[in-house]
Parts: sequence; structure tokens; C-alpha cells
Amino acid sequence: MTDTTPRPVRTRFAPSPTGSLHIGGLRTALFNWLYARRHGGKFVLRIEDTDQKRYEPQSLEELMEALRWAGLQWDEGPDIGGDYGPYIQSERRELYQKWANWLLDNDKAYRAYETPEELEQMRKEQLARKQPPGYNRQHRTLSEAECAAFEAEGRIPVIRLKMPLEGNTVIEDAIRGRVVFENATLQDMVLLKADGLPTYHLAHVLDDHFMEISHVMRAVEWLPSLPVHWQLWLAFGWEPPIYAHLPVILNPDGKGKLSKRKPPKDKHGNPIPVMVHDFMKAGYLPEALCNFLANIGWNFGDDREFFYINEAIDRFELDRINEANSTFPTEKLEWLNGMHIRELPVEALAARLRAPLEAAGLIVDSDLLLKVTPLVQTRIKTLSEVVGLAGFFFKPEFTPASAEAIIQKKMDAAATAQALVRSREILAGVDDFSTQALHDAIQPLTSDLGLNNSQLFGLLRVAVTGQTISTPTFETMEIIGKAETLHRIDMALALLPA
RNA sequence: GGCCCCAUCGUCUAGCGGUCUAGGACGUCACCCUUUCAAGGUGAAGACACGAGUUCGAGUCUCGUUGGGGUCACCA
Repeated sequence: MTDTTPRPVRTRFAPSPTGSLHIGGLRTALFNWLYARRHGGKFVLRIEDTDQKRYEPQSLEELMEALRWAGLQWDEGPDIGGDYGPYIQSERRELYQKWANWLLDNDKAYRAYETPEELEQMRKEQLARKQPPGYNRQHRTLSEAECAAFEAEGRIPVIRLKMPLEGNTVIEDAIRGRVVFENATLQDMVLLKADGLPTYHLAHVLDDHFMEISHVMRAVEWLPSLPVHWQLWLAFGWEPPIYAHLPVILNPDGKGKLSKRKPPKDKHGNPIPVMVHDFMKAGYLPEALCNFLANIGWNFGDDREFFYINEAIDRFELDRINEANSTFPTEKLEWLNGMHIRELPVEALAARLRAPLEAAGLIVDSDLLLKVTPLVQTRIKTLSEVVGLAGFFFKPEFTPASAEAIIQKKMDAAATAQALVRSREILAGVDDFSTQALHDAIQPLTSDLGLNNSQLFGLLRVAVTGQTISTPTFETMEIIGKAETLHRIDMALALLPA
């Protein structure tokens, strides 16, 4: 394998359109993309829609949308075409049938006439007898006449691969090394289904061959069927690609791999998104998600974990991929997302904050948003958190906090009211409503009233923002302006019992 | 259960026979800064699953045990 002439690098991501993109799928796509970019190769998007039962028409669009959002542009694919198309398997069925027949003609495969029900029955009996379930190869040696008899019954055959019955299948995996399978334990897998469409096994080998895919990077769950695929390459007599089986992402709380079926929860019991679209909606940045995904099962080197994906291209190699599965490190995603938010230029962050604010029903003025953005930049970990922290800036009507929220620690209503009144007097006299000037004007009042900064600034904060956790007080006053600030203090005063 | 893969701090990881009294990051805790919340700074606790080998020497190689994961479809 290693001494074959290197081929141009062509990798592919081949999802089946059974729903929108899974986060684990995005990582597989990312690694394939990274490898292609690293080696100046091509990254191909292929749709594996040979299972009509599970096909969801919406998902092709969603899949592509998620990939584009993440910045993983493909060089060939169903929407943009390419020299190796079509890129949707259901449009390639003649190819699969042609080569399935070739296998038949060359004694590498055979027709089997059992119905799904009969196979199911066989499995049940095997299980009942505590035998390993599997096809018993009954039809592997059928005569012409026997086949004709089944056909006469109206049975439609599937085509199964004639696996070697003894010996080993030995394969070199690019990240796991030598993997050995005993042929006697392997199955004669179905290659072409009764509906004339291929199974994954046949389809991917044929497509990867004709699309000249050089490296197949896929999740480890494919490893058990690798020997079948390998025997197919051997049967065809074609040069196999280099296989690399990636570790999977495990559920952080319970056991098993991350799955949308069993929604995972973090240690606080909050649900963790699994689908890429959920991450989009939750306010994660694509650059943060890619950065995060690249850190699972691979590492940048230099002890660096924060990076932009373009920086990873130069360093991405298969031998740096960790073969162990890993659980989904939620807190790290939060941290990385916060990091990427903080690194964004203010204008860029403001632009991204618009969507979640508008989704919350707020009217977003661009100038105002630009002023508010720096105040939230170090305080949010996801874009959607802007709504809770600074949504009040964009509400048409100000909603004051409760009296008890305004009253600070070790203070009562009277003292609070007094502080508000005195503050109002001072603020009314300030012409330059800037953060610094406001701070300087109010500061002396703390000692006059025998309060500390926390108390005085705190009650002003709650009066002016309506929240106990908010953007900084004086910065907020500067943005909303003098009239509004005084108005809100009046509202607070009205709330306090006399 | 058969087969296959995997195994370093709670988590993500570095480590590719000696430089490991095991490094980094997230998280946690403490302190500093501080008008809330963050951010930032400083510091602390915290791991080579176990047992045999190989070797002058093992986190690093081999085998076994244990544990975890995956897979056993006319789904991918």
C-alpha cells in the first residue's frame, strides 16, 4: 500500500439525506476537507440516498446549508457538478447494476432469493439456538435450474458478495495500523437490493473508484464492514483508497455515542445540541465550532487550542489523529465560542448579534447595536445570550425591575430612595453624559451617603437597566442618554414604598 | 454473545524507550482586579486502569485481565 504511486488527493463526505447534519458528521466532513486542503486536493460532496425508505427531501438542502455555514466548501457536488458526476447515488443506478452483474459474471457474487421475512425468521431461529445470527449462504451454490425455479415463483433476488470462506483479510488503516479479520466470521453481504438499488457497501466502492477518491475518512462504526469493502476492491481488481477510521464523539453524560435519538445533557442537566442547525440557532460561531471539532481527536500542536481553521490546514495530518473515542467536551465549546466572540472586530460581532435579537422580536437599530456590542462582547458565550443581557436596549417600552431588586444589600427602601433622589440631582446637572464624566460625578456621593460603590452603582444599575445582571451602569447611561436615564430613575422612585 | 476498535488529570489532550519527580487546555477552588456579570491576571488541587513479560531502563513495546466503545439489516 505504501509503495503505490501517490494519487492526487481526493476526499469525500458522503452523508445520507435522512435528516439535517449531525455534529459528528460535521467533524467527519471537516477532517476530509482539511485533508484535501492540506494536500491541495479536492473535497467532494456525494449524497448516499440509496435507501428510499429513509429519504427526507428536505435534508439535502439542510446538509448543504450546514456545510456552507461551517465554511466547508466542496469542489464537486450535486449542486455544482464536477467531472465525476452525478453526485447523487440514486442517479447512478445503472452503474451499480452493471458492476453487480460483472461480479455475477465473474463468479464473485451470486443471486439469493430469500425474502426479508425468511431472513428474519432465520435470524430468530439462530438466536433461539444461541448461534451467531447471519445469512447461512444457502443460495451461494444454486444451480441455473434452481434459480429459474425461484424466478418462476416470482421471487426477486438480491445479489450477495461471495466472501472467501477461510484465511484472513488484512488491511492497513491509516490511523489504526494493521487490522486483521478472520474471513470465516464474515458475511456474504447484500450488494444489490431487490429494488435494484445498491447497498452502501457496493455503492461506496464503485463511487470511490470512479470518483477516484484517494482517502476514505469515516467514523469507526464502519470498521467492522471494512473487510467486506476490501474484498470488493479485490474482487474488482481495483486499487483501494487509503482508509482512515476516525474516532467517534461519545455522549457526555450517559453512555454510547452522541445521538439525537437520546438527547444528551450536560452536567447541569441542560440539553446539548446534536444537530448542526441546533448549534447555529443556539448562537455558536462557525469558526468556534470548527475549532472545537478540530480539537477532538486531533490537536494543533504547540499547546494551542484556540485557532482559526485556516491555520489548521498547514498542520493537518492523519498521523496526529488520536484513535480513542472521546466524550463531548461541552465546557470547552462554551469557552472557545466566547474566545471567538471576543476576538471578533466590533462591527463583525454587531452584525452577528442582529439575528438573535431580531429572532427575539426586538427592533434593532444599527447605530445603537454598534454602541451596545462592546459592552456585551466579554460577557456572552453564545450570540443568543445578548438577548438576556442587553435586549432591554432594543425594547420600545422600558420595563422597570421590582422594588426589591433595586434595593441593595444592607439597605432599605428609604435609603434607596434617598440615593436615587440625590443621584438624580447630580445627573440632572451633568451635561457631558459620558461614562467617565458620569462616574466622576456620582463617585463622591458614595461617601456622602455612607455607601460603597457596589451599593450605589448597583441600585442605579437596576433602576436604569431593569436587571441585576446587566451591561455596566455608566456605559449604559451614556448610551440611553440623559433624558431616558432620568426618566428611568423616576420610574424606580415611583416603585419604592414611601 | 461473536467479531473489531480503544484505554494519560473530572473532561479534551501532549507524550512516538531514558530529557516524565508526566506538559497544556477546559472545568473546579483560592487570591488579585472590580459598580453587577463577565473578561483579564496569579496560584492550587488533579492522571499514566490492573497484572505479567521484553529491556540496563516502559506512560511509551508484547501478552493477558478489567473497563469502555462500535458492529453483527435487502440502513447508511
